[in-house]
Amino acid sequence: MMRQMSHLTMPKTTTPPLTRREREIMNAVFAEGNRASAEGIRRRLTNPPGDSSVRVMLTRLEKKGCLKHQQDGPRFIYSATISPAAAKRTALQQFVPTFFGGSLRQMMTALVSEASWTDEELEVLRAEIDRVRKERKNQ
Amino acid sequence: MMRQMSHLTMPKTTTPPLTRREREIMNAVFAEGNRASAEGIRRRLTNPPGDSSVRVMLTRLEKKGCLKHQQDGPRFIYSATISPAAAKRTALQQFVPTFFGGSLRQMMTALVSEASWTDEELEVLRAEIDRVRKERKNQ
DNA sequence: CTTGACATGCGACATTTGTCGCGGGTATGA
DNA sequence: TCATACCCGCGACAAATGTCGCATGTCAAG
Repeated sequence: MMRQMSHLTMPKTTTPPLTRREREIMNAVFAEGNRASAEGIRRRLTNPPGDSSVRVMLTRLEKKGCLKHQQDGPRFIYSATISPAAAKRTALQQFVPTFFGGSLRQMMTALVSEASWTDEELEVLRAEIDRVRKERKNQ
Repeated sequence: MMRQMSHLTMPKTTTPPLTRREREIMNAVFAEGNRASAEGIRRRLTNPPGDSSVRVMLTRLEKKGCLKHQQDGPRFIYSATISPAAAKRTALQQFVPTFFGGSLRQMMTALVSEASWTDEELEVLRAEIDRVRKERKNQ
């Protein structure tokens, strides 16, 4: 049929799209302080699979360039190739565009009003905002 | 920076995990005002597949309980079974727990400080917070 | 030197996802 | 009445994902 189409139209820019499990693994890595062993990761997964499975994923992630490993005594230590902070932003932006009309601001306001916050939490948040604003102003 | 917050507000049993394409479709549905035809949805997908494919997805989503359809003249009109607002929260909670230590609050504060907000945006956000707090208090 | 206790990775297999081709309905207007 | 033009969903398939079993390698205690 009319399958065929140019790949050139796809920037391939930012995010190598991860699968459910893969993302879960990345998360585990971060949770381990960006310095995790296969077993450490495995334990953090939902319905922890066998260790073999995890290692396959790990290898795939590495081939995709999301992880790197370094030998540490007897075992491998995996860590993400991008900073946790960067990863957060990336992950965020992966779905923010779809919901919330693409704007972080919309998302934030929506969250503020919808989520069930305690007064205390709101207070903390407000304080944070003020802090940032102040800092901004002093520049 | 230990992890002193134990758990947070999340049941975890709530989310039927959607795949990439499935989520994309849900988004399309919302984008169509929660009232979409198969063809309308198809056009919104990246690398729009054949119409057959879309309809399969649609059926699956329906079987999973994420969508419902209603006959409208010659065609089916699909809409999400949960409100867009609820969907947002669900989507959020799917990965918030993993990044940001599981707390929306952490995420919010992180976002506030990391993203590049304009003063105006911050102001809007702060106003929103105050509004919610006030409203809360009046109950 | 032998024996475990662990670790890594290859090859195979089970499921899930994503796509179609097609045969079958149902209006519409030539 | 008979094409035409859509629209729906049923098998079939291809590819991507996720899981294991098992062979192999290392290191340290017995």
